[in-house]
Amino acid sequence: MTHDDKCQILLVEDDLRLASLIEEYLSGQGFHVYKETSGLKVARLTADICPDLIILDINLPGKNGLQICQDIRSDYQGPIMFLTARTDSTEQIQGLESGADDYVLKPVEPQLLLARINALLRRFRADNTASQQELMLGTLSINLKLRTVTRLGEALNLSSHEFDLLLTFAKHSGQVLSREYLFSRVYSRPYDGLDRTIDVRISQLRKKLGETSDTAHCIKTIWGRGYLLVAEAL
Amino acid sequence: MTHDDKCQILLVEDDLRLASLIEEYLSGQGFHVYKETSGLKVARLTADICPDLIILDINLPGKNGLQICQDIRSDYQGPIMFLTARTDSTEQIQGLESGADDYVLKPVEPQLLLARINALLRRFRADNTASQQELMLGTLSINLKLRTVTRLGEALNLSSHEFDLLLTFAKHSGQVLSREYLFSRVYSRPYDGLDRTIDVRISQLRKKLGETSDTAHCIKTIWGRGYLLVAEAL
DNA sequence: GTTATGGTTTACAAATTATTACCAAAAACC
DNA sequence: GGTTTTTGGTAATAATTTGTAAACCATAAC
Repeated sequence: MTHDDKCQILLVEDDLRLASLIEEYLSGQGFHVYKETSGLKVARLTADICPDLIILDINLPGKNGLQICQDIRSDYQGPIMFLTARTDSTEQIQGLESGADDYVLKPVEPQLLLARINALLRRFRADNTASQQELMLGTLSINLKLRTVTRLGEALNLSSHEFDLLLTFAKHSGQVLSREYLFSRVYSRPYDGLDRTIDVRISQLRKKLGETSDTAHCIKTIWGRGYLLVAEAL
Repeated sequence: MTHDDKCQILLVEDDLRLASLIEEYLSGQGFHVYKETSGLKVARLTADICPDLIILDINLPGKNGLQICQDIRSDYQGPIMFLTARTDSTEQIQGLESGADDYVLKPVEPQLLLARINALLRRFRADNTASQQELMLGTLSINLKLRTVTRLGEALNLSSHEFDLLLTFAKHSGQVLSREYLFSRVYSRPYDGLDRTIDVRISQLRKKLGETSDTAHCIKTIWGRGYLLVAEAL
């Protein structure tokens, strides 16, 4: 989230003290909070400010929160969260079925509320800004979508495991990675401690990355610990 | 659709009694539930069956649920829900921050669990397929009703299975799909593990999509895992 | 120096995948 | 109904990728 593009949250809550507490906390976390106490103007407000998230109480003067949720769902596709003291599970089910994405019980710790808000926003944003999928690693350019690697425009023909290995290094640039970890990344199963297959793959990868026994290895061996890819040496 | 439309849920839970209870209830609600007790095979299973939702316990033999969640997040974009008896709010926050979409406490009423599952699935489906009859995939345009595919206006003459295959890729854009999954989508029955018919169909499809052995394949082979269609390479 | 441990590489076997060919089944056509 | 055409499944074969073992090299401890 950029600073000039604060996330906007519409908070519909008739308890003024609670609303202020939440606003204060969320403001400190970089959100812009619109407070609204009555249920009657929510639809209008939603249309006007297009919030990134709506937090709804259920007990509201003027209009029931469940009703509001149903009403605005057809026009508002963003995430809606109920925040209410009503612990009745039937009502929780109703809330979720009326189109809400989450139902949080009061009282709630601010950190937990934030975590749930972020989970919703993350999911909602996920599809819109999904594709920034080019990793740079020294002179190499790794395309995560295409699963291809090019060096200065020229394609490297890596096998599936070689690619996974390189990708793992790229994701942990500058870190020493153990065989256990590398193995689990490539094979999605634990390392048995004997298998030397990672060594062999590393060897192949070094060859394809243009290493010779003379030149300085860009995949360094850290004795007794694992391997380290030095992007600068690529 | 040619296959059964059942929603597939991967349930990772070491308490066998509870797992069976949940499975029984969800099966009655029209879901297909895969049960898994150990945390070690989750990544592999996820890749194989491409579930529509994953329910994770945190206390698991072999591997911690939080760790699993983090590990599979890069490969699995679908909704993940924690279902656990741990009421510690710090852990709930950790769970949500590790990429999960919901965190539900045991014991939970079945109806409430269902409501939360549906809320997640509803949101996820809404984000992806806007119930359109025309799917775009790179330069291809797939008409679901007519079951036709055109590339820049020009019709591709695909057979029925070839179309189903392509459609499956289109619905899971950017995901590696296992033979198991592709087979089950095309044939509505489980894969016996030997059949090489998917390979042959893939080969045909590649030819019809205009691939040659020289050009970069738009259907990539991910060794030991399956196939990946790269829309950008179409 | 020597020794033990860990790492590298090569070569080859095994497993996986690609492609072609061929026949059976289904559909389309007469 | 019978014939042609298309499609699908299986098997055979080729190509590729991966696993394993073994021989060789490097490092650390002594």
